[in-house]
Amino acid sequence: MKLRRVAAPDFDLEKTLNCGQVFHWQKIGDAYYGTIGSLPVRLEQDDNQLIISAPGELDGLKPSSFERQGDIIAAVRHYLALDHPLADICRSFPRDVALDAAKKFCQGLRIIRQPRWECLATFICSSMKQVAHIRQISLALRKRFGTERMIYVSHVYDFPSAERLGRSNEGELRECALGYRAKNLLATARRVAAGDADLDGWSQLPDEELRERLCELPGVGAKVANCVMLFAYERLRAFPIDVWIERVLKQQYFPRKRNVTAYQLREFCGRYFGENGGYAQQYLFHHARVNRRGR
DNA sequence: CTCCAGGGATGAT
DNA sequence: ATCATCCATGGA
Repeated sequence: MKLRRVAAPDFDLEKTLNCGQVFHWQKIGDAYYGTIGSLPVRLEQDDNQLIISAPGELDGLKPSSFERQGDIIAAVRHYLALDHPLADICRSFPRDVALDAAKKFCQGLRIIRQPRWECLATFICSSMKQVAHIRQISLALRKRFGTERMIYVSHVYDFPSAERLGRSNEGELRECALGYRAKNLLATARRVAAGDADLDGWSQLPDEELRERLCELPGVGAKVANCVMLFAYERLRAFPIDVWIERVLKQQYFPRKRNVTAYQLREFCGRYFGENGGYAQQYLFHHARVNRRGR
């Protein structure tokens, strides 16, 4: 096990892992335990430094993209998007009171780069669920179908491949508390495993086409598609609209107007928030959720 | 168009 | 302790 320290300015580990974009990191003491792809990692923040613990020479791990990269630090920095120019991104936002407050509150929160299948599968499970439930489902799927790994004395599990989940059945998935989402996850897993849905190839598509492809998958609607675009395809314009952000938008940008349609909201978000709208969305979302008001 | 499905955490009483 | 509410896709 090797311990590494890297500079991480303008970064907030706790906000980044707890803002509702990713659901499997487990906090023990001051540290977060989880996996980046198949790599088990322990992360801890010490002011402007990030302490990374991971298996020294990837002992016991099968070959992975990280091993070929040969650099765990690079993998972590990439996953956590430590290269995103947050100051520039914030400067690209329109100025208004809601967004100014949200960006101040969310200093250092980064939109991370998640593995595509893991992100897609998790967000299919997220529909009609709250964060606590999604965490339970993610953990249940990992424990049942994923590979167990050790990081110090903690057990972590990587996310099962589409092939593995495709070989399961609806009953097994329902036992992981998926409810009616089991059927959708299974069908999508099989399409991905069969190569019918080429998640990696789709990264070349422009936003609109990517959204269309994603929405053709069972269990994927506009909200889930936008989450996957933002969190797994680095489409920083994508603006997922859920109940939280809908409340914020109506309150802040359509004050005491009734009957605001979904179309009006979508049109406004695409126009108003700009090239980094997804970041603006995440900041508004996290700020509203942590300071639960307006209900 | 409306209604409903799974289900555990959360908050109100 | 009990009870209502949260939640966003797809099919009837």
